[in-house]
Amino acid sequence: MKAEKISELTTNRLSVYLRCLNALTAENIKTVSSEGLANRFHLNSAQIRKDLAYFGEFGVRGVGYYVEELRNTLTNILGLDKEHRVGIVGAGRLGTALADYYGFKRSNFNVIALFDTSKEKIGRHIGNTKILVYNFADFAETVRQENIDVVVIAVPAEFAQEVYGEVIKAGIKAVLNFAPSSLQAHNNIKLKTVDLTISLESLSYFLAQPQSENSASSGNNNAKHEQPLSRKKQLK
Amino acid sequence: MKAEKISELTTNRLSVYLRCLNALTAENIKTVSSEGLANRFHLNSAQIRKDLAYFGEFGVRGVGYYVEELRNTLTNILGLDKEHRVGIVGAGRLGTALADYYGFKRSNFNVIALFDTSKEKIGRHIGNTKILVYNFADFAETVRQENIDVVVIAVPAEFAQEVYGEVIKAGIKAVLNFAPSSLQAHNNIKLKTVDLTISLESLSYFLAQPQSENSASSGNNNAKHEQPLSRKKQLK
DNA sequence: TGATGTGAAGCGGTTCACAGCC
DNA sequence: GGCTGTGAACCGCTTCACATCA
Repeated sequence: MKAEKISELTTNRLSVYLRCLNALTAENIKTVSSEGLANRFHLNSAQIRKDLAYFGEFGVRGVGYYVEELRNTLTNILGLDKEHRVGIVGAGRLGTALADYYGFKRSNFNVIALFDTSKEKIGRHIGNTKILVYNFADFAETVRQENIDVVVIAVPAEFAQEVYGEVIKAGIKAVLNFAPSSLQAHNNIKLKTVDLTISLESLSYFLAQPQSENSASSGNNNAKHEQPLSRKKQLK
Repeated sequence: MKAEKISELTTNRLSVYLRCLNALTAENIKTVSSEGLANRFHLNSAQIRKDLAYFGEFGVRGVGYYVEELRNTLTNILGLDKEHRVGIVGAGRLGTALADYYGFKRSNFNVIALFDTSKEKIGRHIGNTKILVYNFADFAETVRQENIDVVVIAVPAEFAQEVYGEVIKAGIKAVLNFAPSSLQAHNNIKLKTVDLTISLESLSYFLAQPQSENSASSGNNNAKHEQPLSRKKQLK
């Protein structure tokens, strides 16, 4: 009844749960408890229950969750039951690689178009999947014609802000950005940035530390580095 | 003096600060206050000061920070002063795109080798940068010969765990994983996963919500979705 | 005076532990 | 008996506010 904010941490975990449920479905397992899910996939059972509880009461006390049913429910919550139509700006190597990336199709995202400004690329069909490269100058028009609702930015950092502006103007509401550049956020627009530079430099930081125990991390969160000796005394 | 754990959130921000400082250097700006940095790049000044303070006292009260000096300091802290030698497992489109990705070089990461199991690819030089594709069967040996210290996993999800095992066996301490599969974490190994599926499904979730105000997000953290109406009553 | 460095407060997310229900 | 759903405790990160110092 009341308006509730769902943390993106929660929805990210829903994706993970869905992936786990797909694995269970493949094994023909019909029902699973939060404890079972947690043990099998190294999650926390209380967190699973709490995440799901934001959206409804899907479990049966004394039993657990019905795998197939929960799978459908999560698919609906995440909006993966509807097709999304993707345009990729930047037909360089990264853009091309993404156009062919199978993971898109699995989540019901279809790459419809590439966009570039290079005369040599415009009008050609690129990649294994032979996606047509449109002129970025015709971006808004193509978005409308092709019903594109998701845009991927795969251009060099210096052009990202400008491209982002055009994307917003064309009425796009969801953007996945690969340029290492913090774009000016907009209301009502979902902007998700995948910053490879930060990921790399995090690895570099780790390698630069005098090796100590602990320090594994898979997700995006809560990870800790070990910092064995404060540098204050050394550097001051 | 005391051992301190540095949050990865902090080191990620150090990367951002370094990027900002590079921009200031390019503009020939010599000194900057935390307030100045914060306003210019939409950060929080207290956070900047606190993050830096974990590593030493780099500022001058009443003045701020010397751009060039802080830039060098952060470069050192993040270990970007030393070359890292990268091997990419999986010479498919994603692996190839990454091999050519200019962002690696900017952070002093040099892609030395690609690895694959496909007979057609082994022995060929791939991509713009003509990186040699090695047989993945010779992985450990090549790692040793070429002094590889960072590995990127760019193989399909079903092979990721197996590849990860081999990577660990070869003594690699830092891994960047692009497979949408939660790998069994290891002590002493830094594993960073870039999960495009989760990013996509987060966009999908957003688009599936009846549009409301707020909801911009650039970083990986703290983002909120709007959930206008709890589904409990509807679904129960 | 002006900006740092930092204890304290605030806030949000995770985990605990148990009442409630099948 | 067993497992969910959830208030309460806990924990860690962020922000505030100010004493400190060039």
